Amino acid sequence: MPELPEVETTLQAIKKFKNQNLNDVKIYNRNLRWKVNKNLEKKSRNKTLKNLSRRAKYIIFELDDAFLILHLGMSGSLRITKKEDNYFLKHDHIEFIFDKEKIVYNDPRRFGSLHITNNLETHRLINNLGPEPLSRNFSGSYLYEISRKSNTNIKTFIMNQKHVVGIGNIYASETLYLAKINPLKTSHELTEEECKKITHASKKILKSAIKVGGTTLKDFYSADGSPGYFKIKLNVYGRDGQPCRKCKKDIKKINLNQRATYFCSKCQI
DNA sequence: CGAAAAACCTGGCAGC
DNA sequence: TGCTGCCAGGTTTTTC
Repeated sequence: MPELPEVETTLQAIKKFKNQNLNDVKIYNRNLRWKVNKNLEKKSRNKTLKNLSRRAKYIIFELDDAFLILHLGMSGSLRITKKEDNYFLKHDHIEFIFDKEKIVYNDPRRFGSLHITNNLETHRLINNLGPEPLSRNFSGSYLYEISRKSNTNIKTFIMNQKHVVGIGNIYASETLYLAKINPLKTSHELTEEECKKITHASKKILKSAIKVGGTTLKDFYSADGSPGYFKIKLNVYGRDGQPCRKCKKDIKKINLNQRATYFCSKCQI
């Protein structure tokens, strides 16, 4: 479920564990997107959590001599409970146990993943990722340059994590609405000016979503246990048949790359 | 080769 | 109520 803002919100909620001792990792179901390495517990047990960060939609735990790479997949979430709490919710798979509290990883669909590595930069999940959308590297000229030779539609293009990370299905539609670009337009058709609009729009939306704590959807809980009633105002996603907020024309829903795509056919050229 | 489709899973909901 | 089919925030793997 989580796109970049949701992952970022989750990260902020668990930042308080920085510099604490990771007493133990307990894994109750190793069958996630990939089978969790059988030595992971042994290698991460009783280490200092030196830092917590995010790269793309991955949450990175920096330990004394290794990195844990956690992805929440489509339906994963983290919650914080007291160390002595011994209840389980359905689909609780992993516990990261600290001195007084623990972080519990819950994921109904098990599309998420957990890896351990000594070298983060060269890890296969990390080494092919595009720039962070909120960094200066994700500029109009960059997008223009990489989009020249591609024949795919721009919506699919910006969801490709090799091109830019963190933009998922919701924010892809929302970004293109704000940029006034039709999602069906092929990427090489875009002018540099349009590329600039897209990068600006994506940054604007991601920032405001982070500000309010991520879009609230079915399975996402903020990790500090707050209910998550915050929500950014979505302009197109899930609004098919409803009037465009600008021109009142009905929002359309189509399928691109097997994903629901929403747009206003009048505002988005 | 790049692009499209299938695959990995479970749960919720609409429709019958 | 209960069954069936479809849909869901992601990303890799397989097929065309």
